[in-house]
Amino acid sequence: MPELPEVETVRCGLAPVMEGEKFSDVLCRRPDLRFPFSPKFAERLRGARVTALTRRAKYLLAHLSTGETLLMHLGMSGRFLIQLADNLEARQIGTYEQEIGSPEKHAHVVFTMSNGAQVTYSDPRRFGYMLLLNADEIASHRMMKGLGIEPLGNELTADYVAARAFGRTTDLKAFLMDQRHIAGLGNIYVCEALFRARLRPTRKAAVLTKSRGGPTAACERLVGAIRDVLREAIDAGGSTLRDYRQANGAAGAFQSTFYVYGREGEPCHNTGCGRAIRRTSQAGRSTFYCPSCQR
DNA sequence: AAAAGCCCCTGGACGC
DNA sequence: TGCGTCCAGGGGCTTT
Repeated sequence: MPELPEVETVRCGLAPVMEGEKFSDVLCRRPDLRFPFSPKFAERLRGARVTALTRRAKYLLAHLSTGETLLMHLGMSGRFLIQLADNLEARQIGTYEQEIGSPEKHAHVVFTMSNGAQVTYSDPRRFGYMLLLNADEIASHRMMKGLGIEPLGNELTADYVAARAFGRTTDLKAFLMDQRHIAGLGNIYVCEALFRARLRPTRKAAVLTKSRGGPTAACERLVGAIRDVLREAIDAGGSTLRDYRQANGAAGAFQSTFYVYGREGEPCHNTGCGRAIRRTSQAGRSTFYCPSCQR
């Protein structure tokens, strides 16, 4: 799954072929993904024009001329494949390796746009989903309400994070993974941000807050680290894991700059350190950190 | 209310 | 080659 930088990369890839275009055909090759498709999903999409393709946290939203909005989540293994009308160029947008030998097996949804482009959604694990909602349903929808701030907007401040962390008993890893506080971080970028902020993931979220509730120096470092790592990742086109065959520019490049994620046993990159990166488990997810640089 | 588990699903890597 | 086990970028739902 794609975390915020990957979803933003997907949005940038899809926007040129979808914005301003109509759905001329919609094919669902199974009745559900994580959830059943909305009733008459394909029928309601057909003929609708995409007025804008936006992102909220890890969600993609296609705003439609009909007043409805197509809400899409990529789950862990969702990706989009674009085939342009002239069929000369196929670009893979997303994060998961194409199934060797059976590329169609997990192609669950196919959009044909009025410009002739075909947009295929595949998702082997089917943790992703697509829902068609009215404008008033969006804000109150259980997936969207309660979602925290966008980490790349002006709302992400040390004051905000300190206030959110105040009185919490969870550790930093769980606090940052919780989408109700900051929306869009996932396992990779939480690990990377905590490394950059020199904070051990098992520390309590309370280290971000002074006794009066204000932000600590650690909190200031963390906020800067979150902004930096997300911005750098988006600039690099996101991270692509388990797919080293694509060299056409669609695959992300940020994974080569990981300091800790997936680097268990490898030396810390900080100059003068070189300690082996450690892996541990928190809430059933892997956590990577440098035992020397992160305290 | 907050925090911690459990579960959804498929496939790849690894050990025997 | 064929198991069995563990792991994977998320998050909704249920239980404590």
